[in-house]
Amino acid sequence: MARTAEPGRRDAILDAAHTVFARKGYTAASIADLAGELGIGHGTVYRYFGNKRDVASAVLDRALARIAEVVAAELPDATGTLAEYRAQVWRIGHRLYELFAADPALGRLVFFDLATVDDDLRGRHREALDRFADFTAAYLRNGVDRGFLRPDLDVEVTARVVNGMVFEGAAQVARDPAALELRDAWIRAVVTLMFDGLAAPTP
Amino acid sequence: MARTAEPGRRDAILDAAHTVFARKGYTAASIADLAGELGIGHGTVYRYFGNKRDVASAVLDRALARIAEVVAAELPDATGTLAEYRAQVWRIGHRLYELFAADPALGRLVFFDLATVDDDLRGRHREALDRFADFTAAYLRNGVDRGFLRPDLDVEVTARVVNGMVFEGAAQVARDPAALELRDAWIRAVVTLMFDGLAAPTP
Amino acid sequence: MARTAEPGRRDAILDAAHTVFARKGYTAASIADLAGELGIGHGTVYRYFGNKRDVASAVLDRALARIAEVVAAELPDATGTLAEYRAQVWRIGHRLYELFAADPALGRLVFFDLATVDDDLRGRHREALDRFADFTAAYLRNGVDRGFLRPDLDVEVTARVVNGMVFEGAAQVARDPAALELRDAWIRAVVTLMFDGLAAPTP
Amino acid sequence: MARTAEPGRRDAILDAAHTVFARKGYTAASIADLAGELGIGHGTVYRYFGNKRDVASAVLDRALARIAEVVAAELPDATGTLAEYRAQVWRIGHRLYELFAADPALGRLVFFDLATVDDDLRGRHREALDRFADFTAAYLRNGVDRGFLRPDLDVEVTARVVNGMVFEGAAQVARDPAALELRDAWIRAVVTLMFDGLAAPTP
DNA sequence: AATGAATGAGATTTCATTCAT
DNA sequence: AATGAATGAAATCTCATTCAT
Repeated sequence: MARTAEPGRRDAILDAAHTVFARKGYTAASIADLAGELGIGHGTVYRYFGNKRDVASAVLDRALARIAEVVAAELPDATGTLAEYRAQVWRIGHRLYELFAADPALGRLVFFDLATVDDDLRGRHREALDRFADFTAAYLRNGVDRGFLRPDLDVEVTARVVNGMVFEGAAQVARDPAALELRDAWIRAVVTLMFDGLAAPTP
Repeated sequence: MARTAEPGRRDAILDAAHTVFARKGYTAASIADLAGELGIGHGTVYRYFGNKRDVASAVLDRALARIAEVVAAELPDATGTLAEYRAQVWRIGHRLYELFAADPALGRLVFFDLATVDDDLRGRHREALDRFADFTAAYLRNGVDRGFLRPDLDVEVTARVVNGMVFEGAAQVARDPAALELRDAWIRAVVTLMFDGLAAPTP
Repeated sequence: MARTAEPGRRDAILDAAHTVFARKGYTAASIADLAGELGIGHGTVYRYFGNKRDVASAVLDRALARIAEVVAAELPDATGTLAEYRAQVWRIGHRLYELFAADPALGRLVFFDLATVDDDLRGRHREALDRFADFTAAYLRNGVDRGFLRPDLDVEVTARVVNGMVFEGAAQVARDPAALELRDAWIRAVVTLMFDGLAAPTP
Repeated sequence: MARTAEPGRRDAILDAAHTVFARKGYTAASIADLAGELGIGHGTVYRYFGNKRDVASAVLDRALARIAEVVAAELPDATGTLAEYRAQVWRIGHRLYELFAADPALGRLVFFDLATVDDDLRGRHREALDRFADFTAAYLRNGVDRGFLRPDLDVEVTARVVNGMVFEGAAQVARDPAALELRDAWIRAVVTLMFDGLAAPTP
């Protein structure tokens, strides 16, 4: 039998790539940087991935999957009232922010760097955002069906608008880790805007 | 009196850079691509810019300035009622979307590519977003002061949240030009969310 | 008693190398290709050969030996008349062509690829051709001695010239397997040239 | 105007490539070797050739053209008698040998190295040999038509056989420059074989 | 002022070779 | 004995930058 293969080697490389791509950007990061981060020979990377783009592809997939996991943790049709839905948005917002707080590189990778590597990755990125929009749309549609959201809501577009608000928080953090402090304020602002609106309450 | 030979030359280079960077991405675009787009020798670029990064820097500045122009076209304290503010948001949204529709490259440059060139550009990008947030915050604060926006609004954060919604539209278009069709629906969704909220009207 | 584990293994590797070197060329063929052809681990090759060059060396030796076998099958002094010698050349020619027909890779290896690996192999190749020339020279010298070949023949050089004709047939096949069809025509042309000459018979 | 282009730069690179490829073999020779031979930066090579293979292609073309020049210098139908043809073969043989003597690398490149770079070059090489065979065939056909060569000659195949003899001389030199001494003996042996045959003259 | 020939740093990728298992 | 994971030397190629003209 050969020298035993390091079992988590492939994942370790992806972890290192995640870090290094986020730190230097995809193009500026070299395979040697990757390998150096791990303390392995750079040729080793090529035992697990055909080329640099394939590494990026796998990193993006993992990153998107991690986000999808959070988004999909709740059921779209689990809420029957506005108050329940509001609570649900709180929970999802919290978890997402937690995710981006725990791994600030995630936002940088997903919302800036890896989405522009090539047409294929651009496509996969767009598809993922579409899927996230579909999730949000399902929540909204449930609310409209049950009567606690306004019937004239443009469900598809509003879903994207809402996601824009939410992911902008992640982008903030990606741009400036100091934005992490905004976590609670951000979620509160989003929820307030969505459910209470901007207008002053009429007495 | 102009120091450089041809005063229009520098701008022409920036125009070409804007186009080429948006088409191929900053790193993939070469100085030769840039000069080729203009039909000038690539050595000439170095008479107007110290290096490639400086070109990117100037392109980003111009792009941000173009956005700032639109945002700053309205006066934050020009509105005294909710209806007026609503109309103002409509106008600003329309003009921004018009800008990104007229030049879809703009979004790609500002929201993806040039912001990740290096720390300095990253910083300038962040500052610009901060400035835009300040603008929006000024509008919101005016509304709170005049009493037509809710007094407990977290003005700073909400400004960023609102900008997130708006700029997400631009990012959509940058990712997929087909999203241009969403223009009116997008603005309507943003305005509805801000002013009418998600909740079904109580009878 | 064999020192190596499996006595046939070494030969199997040489067979595979023969095939793969002929297919892809020495430099383009990797040790992994070689092992893959056999279905063994590529590390195993190094249990039987010190390095890639040693494999080439052994392949070349075997190939040259295979040719030598054919050339040496006849006895140089077995013929006493021109007609007998002519028949002998026919036989040798046929057998050589049969060899190159049965294994078209042989020509590619001997006449192109392996002879240029390094100075040592280049030398061994030259030596082998010298030995083949010596064989042919022995046939010619026998003919001169017995009086049925012209006495003023430059035996050494003519031997090389004759071999040139013969091996050129092999090189043809190595360059283009379709040349195999020429087999009989080729041998007839060589024999005619050698024994009948180009000139029209005088009446 | 730019720094004036070295006028013979492209040719100088081909000369250096000719030398270096012949010395180390195509694959073992690096672009850096090439550039080093000339004392220029290796990047400069890429201003004149798209890649290494293109350099090889141009070197092969030049080498084949140089041989073709010699072969085509005589007219196939210029001879009316066996004696004239014999003299012509002498002349062509001499010139070819002169060529290979003046540039021993030529044989190595044409008959060994560059012909195996890839399928395209292999094809071009084969075509060139075919063209050379066509030349020789034209000479032979002329002789047959005029009646001084035997009417039953297989013109096509004999042309290749004859070329085999001739080019084998070049290959000799390519393998071992010492073979240059054989020049006159070689030509005499070829001519004798072609026109006098091997057989002892009958009294 | 404008040019583009020249350069070499640096990136990706391949693969012969080693060696722990 | 056999394996194949790991390695890094070395090769090809790109391109930002310089600078003679």
